[in-house]
Amino acid sequence: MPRPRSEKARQSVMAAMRAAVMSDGYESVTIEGLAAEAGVSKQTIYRWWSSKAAILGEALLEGSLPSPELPVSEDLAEDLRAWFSAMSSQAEHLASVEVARALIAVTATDAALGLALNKRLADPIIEQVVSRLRTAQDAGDVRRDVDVAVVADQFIAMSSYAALLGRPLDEARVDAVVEVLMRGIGAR
Amino acid sequence: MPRPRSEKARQSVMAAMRAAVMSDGYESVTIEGLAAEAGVSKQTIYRWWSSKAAILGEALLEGSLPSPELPVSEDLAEDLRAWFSAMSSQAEHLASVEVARALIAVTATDAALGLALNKRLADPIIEQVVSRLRTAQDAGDVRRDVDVAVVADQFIAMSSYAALLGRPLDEARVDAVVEVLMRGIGAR
Amino acid sequence: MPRPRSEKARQSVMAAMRAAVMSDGYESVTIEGLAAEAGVSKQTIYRWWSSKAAILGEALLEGSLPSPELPVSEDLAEDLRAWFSAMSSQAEHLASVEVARALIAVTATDAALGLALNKRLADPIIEQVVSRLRTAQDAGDVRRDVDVAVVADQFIAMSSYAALLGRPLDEARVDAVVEVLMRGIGAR
Amino acid sequence: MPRPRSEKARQSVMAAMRAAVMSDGYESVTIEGLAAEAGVSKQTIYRWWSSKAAILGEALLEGSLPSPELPVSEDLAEDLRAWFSAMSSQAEHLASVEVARALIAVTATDAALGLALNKRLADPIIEQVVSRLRTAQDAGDVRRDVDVAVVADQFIAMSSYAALLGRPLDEARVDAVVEVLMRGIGAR
DNA sequence: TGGTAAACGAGACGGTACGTCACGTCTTCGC
DNA sequence: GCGAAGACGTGACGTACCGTCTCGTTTACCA
Repeated sequence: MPRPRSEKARQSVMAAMRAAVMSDGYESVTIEGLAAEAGVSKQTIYRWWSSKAAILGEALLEGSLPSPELPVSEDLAEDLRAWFSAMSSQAEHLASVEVARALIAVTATDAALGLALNKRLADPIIEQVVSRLRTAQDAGDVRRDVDVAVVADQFIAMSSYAALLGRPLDEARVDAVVEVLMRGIGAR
Repeated sequence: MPRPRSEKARQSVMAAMRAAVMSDGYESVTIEGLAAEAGVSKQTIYRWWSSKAAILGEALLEGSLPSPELPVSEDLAEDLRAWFSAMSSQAEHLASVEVARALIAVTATDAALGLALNKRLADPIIEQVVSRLRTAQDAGDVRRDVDVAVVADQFIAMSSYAALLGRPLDEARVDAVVEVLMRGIGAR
Repeated sequence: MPRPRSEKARQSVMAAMRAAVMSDGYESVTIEGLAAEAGVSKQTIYRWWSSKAAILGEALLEGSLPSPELPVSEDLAEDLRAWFSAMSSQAEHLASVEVARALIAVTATDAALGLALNKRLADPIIEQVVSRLRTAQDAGDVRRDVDVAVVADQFIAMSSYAALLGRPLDEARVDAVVEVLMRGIGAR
Repeated sequence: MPRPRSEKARQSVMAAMRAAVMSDGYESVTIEGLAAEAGVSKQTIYRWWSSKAAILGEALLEGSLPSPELPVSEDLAEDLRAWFSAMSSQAEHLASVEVARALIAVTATDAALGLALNKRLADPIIEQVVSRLRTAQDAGDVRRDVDVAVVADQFIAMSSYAALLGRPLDEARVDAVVEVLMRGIGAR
């Protein structure tokens, strides 16, 4: 019989959080400001979310930027290069960097939530890489004894570190990273 | 002619910051609490530091943990493995993790200061790796066309990412990383 | 629609201000101390009052001590003497003196508020005197050309000055003042 | 052998205090600002004066405005009127009002010092009035049984009260006061 | 079709920390 | 030893948000 939760309010808060993070950075977002921006009362926020980090978490999961597709051609090296280059150049848009930094800030603040978020966000990417590399193993292009999950992590770690430093990887570095990893995992 | 700055006060603040970061995490450090803990007035803190981040910065630069030595034997792979393993197991001490997370938090908050700090702290490590790899290039163990700085970055990025997630690299992952990178850069 | 202002909080602040003024004097009252004493947050004080003086003002207006009644007998001189004597001996209670001194301090600090307060507090007294003297004029006991408001002011000024100096008027001085003023205004 | 106290520093502080009181009011004078204004170190101020009030006290005693002379003609009423009118119009200069208000503020804050200051400053004036009235008593213009000191106090109290309220006495009020008091004390 | 109960906006509340200001004390150095 | 310069510990200032708590008001469901 009660009135159901207002989807409109929820959306407003998500939108306000995304806007605030992109324009001012996660640290300077306040619940007070969020409520005002979203035209929502503080109580409504506290009723549905347990912390600022939780709001950002939901916003990230919901509005997750479409990460670039890892192509599947015959040339593994070129596939990885193209994909990792696309990921890195995405980071040149200011908005994406701020989102990534916000994710890092949340993780540095709240380890448990951070882990969960990273898992949810990174898993699809890791999944892609792992799957592509397994295919390559089957094709005999990657050694059987390579732990493909670790390789996926190396890509993610480089991206994360670059975002943290606000220093997106340029083409040359992208190439260097792919080159080293490809040689590191390639058969022969 | 006025009274000179009190070195004792400065030291107290550094010590209080280190203690607070290790026990409660960077975010929950307050200037107020720091001043109380250090037996120093807030004014003294504001007189000499421009922000909480700046205090942590100074504390980190000053009390930098001795990072493990990269050995120089005939076996490059083993040298790297031993060194990276030592670095990773250092991260199993809670204190180190908290310091690293604090560094990440500061970087995520104040990009400029973060960059400077990361440079100051990471440079000696990168220097070691680069120098060791150059030696190996001269010995013909590493290909001439490898960008050794990028390889150094890959080690740092993995460490940073692991610290961020509070998930230190276990022996198996350390081995996997070194294995891939060694194959990636090795001659032949 | 929001929660209405808390009358309890308002009362607490009033009470705390009155207590503090009487025990320590107006100057050494602090907002911080007032808030603590009243069990109220500083923000609540700043939300509703613009200054320390404004709080005292409200407290004075609200808790105004009942000033003595000016009797109306056939003997004007005796009426004035009795009333002015009562007023003066009220000033021998420490509390009243401190309140009067606080009023003076506020007036010396914030002229506009001071004027308003003095008006609100002195007006009923002046009113009494003026009305009594007009009655006396009608009865032919006071000359028609006397500006009775000025005479009222002379009583108030003497009281204020005595309070300022912390030197309450003794019976002899009270008599002397009334004697001079009575002769000054009396018919014949 | 010790260096004697610097008269120059003392003068600077006095001047700075007078200037500050006249331009901003006593309450907002700070030792810090006084020192800066006077080009003197705080220590020098604290060495020689015990409080802000004490500095003002010294400044007032030293730079005491010449109070108007009470003339001695054959017409007592006219003498008093001229003198009291001069005193009151002096209060129309903003500077004088601020000085008087400062004196009142100090008195309301520090009763002991205030009493001493008032005594030092008011005594010469009271002396004049008392002496003039005694002369008049001898001439038979004032009744023998009048307590002339109380009459002097009535003039001072009116002036003080008017200054406190920042409401200088206009000519009409001056006349009314003198008229009432003259009739009050006059022979016959 | 009207009652009812939860969700809503608004915002007051007791708090904590902020960064600034002035206090009064102290230490240093030059005269 | 006086005086300038100014660092120090102290504590109040006024502000910003915190998270909690009423207040009406609105709105979907159920009787």
